[in-house]
Amino acid sequence: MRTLVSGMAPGSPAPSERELVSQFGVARMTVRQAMDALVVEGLLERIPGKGTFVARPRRTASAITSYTEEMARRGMLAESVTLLARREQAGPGVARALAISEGEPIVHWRRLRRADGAPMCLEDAYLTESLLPGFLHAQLPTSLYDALEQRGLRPTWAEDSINADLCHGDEAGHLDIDAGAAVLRHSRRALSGDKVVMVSRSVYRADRFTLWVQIGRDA
Amino acid sequence: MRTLVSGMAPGSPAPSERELVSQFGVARMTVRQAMDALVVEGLLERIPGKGTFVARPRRTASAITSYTEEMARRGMLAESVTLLARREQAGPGVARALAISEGEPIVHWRRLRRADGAPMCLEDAYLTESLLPGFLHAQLPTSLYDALEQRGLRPTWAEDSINADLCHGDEAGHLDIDAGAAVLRHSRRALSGDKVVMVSRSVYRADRFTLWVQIGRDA
DNA sequence: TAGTGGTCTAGACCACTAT
DNA sequence: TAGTGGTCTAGACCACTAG
Repeated sequence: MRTLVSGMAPGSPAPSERELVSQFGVARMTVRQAMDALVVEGLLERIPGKGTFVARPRRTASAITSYTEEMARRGMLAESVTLLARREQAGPGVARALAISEGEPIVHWRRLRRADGAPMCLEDAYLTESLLPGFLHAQLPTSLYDALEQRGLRPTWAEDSINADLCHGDEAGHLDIDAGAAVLRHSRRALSGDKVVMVSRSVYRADRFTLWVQIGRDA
Repeated sequence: MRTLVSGMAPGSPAPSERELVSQFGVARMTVRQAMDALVVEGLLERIPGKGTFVARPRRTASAITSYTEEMARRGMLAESVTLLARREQAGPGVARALAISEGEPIVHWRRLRRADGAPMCLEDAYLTESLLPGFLHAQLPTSLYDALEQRGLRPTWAEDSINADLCHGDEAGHLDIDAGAAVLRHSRRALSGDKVVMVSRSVYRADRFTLWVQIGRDA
């Protein structure tokens, strides 16, 4: 069904409901229900009396994006250096956030994120190991979100918390700023459906990074 | 239809579809469509094989909220002191954000926001005066969003930007923190439909405030 | 086993748009 | 006037839940 829409240009007309009825030999209500799903997803747009059309993509601001995607949107080149990638046992905080038991095996992945060559952010990601068998033994992926997607665990939504702080001494060197400079601390709990897929804590250089959020409108 | 749900406790069962069919003498598809709307709105929840139930209110994180509402959600008492409320001419930055011409009259409203008695945030709100005739001559409202709502200008969505900074000297006294302490700077462009209704810049004490955002899921 | 929601059929009439 | 989506009817079978 969605293949009918996949490659079409925004604004171009979709087949009419009655057309699909005769084409597939199903009832019109059935066609409507199938199309309803695409309308809700924002792929189709119905105009009474005129027809059904491929919708213009809605604003993508509040969609969940990876660091790489986010920097691409800013026209910056994203790079990452892995500082640490190992198996650990979940401490109390991470265990609670991941909705697992304390002491269960997790993957801890720390990366320095660069943008246009200069440090932007220091990120610690924590993942439930049992969801990602063999993750550390294979080559580490370029994009964590892509790797999750390949396992059917693409985050569909996230709970983020953001606050301001002063840069700690142990972070300053990595970020190439002075201790005491302003930083933005960003925590994310990323979920795929009901499953907590990843928890992360990031420290962004405030002089290079402003977070943009769109609120109260579809993604 | 929605009166069937209005006063009911979350989790309590709604009448079954077939029950409503015989009660109202309509077809089941009709009942389903009416209920579908409520399900999409998040008022009802269907559980196959069990029934339809009044949904627990979904997380409201990505709905646009006022300061007062936000603090209430944190269980804190919100208060505001007006530091400045006057007519000004739009400077270049505010004019662009409000989508008006430079020099057009605006309302500038500066408030110190308190929570549980202590300073939390310093907010400068800018509004297009022509949208709010007589705003400054009447008594200033307790809630800006309520005042906008009464004029049919309740913000339905907003573009926010958030970054970290160090507290400036002129802000420190109001916020009762030291200059150089970490603060969260929050800018908002609030829209009602296509109309820009308000632009604001806020400075939050980082030691008292963490922003929570939910991304990629309905409000 | 009875009741529930999920899905589907094969029609129907309406308001609206375009020609 | 023909075609579109919006809504509705009066059934039907299915998978699932619960007693």
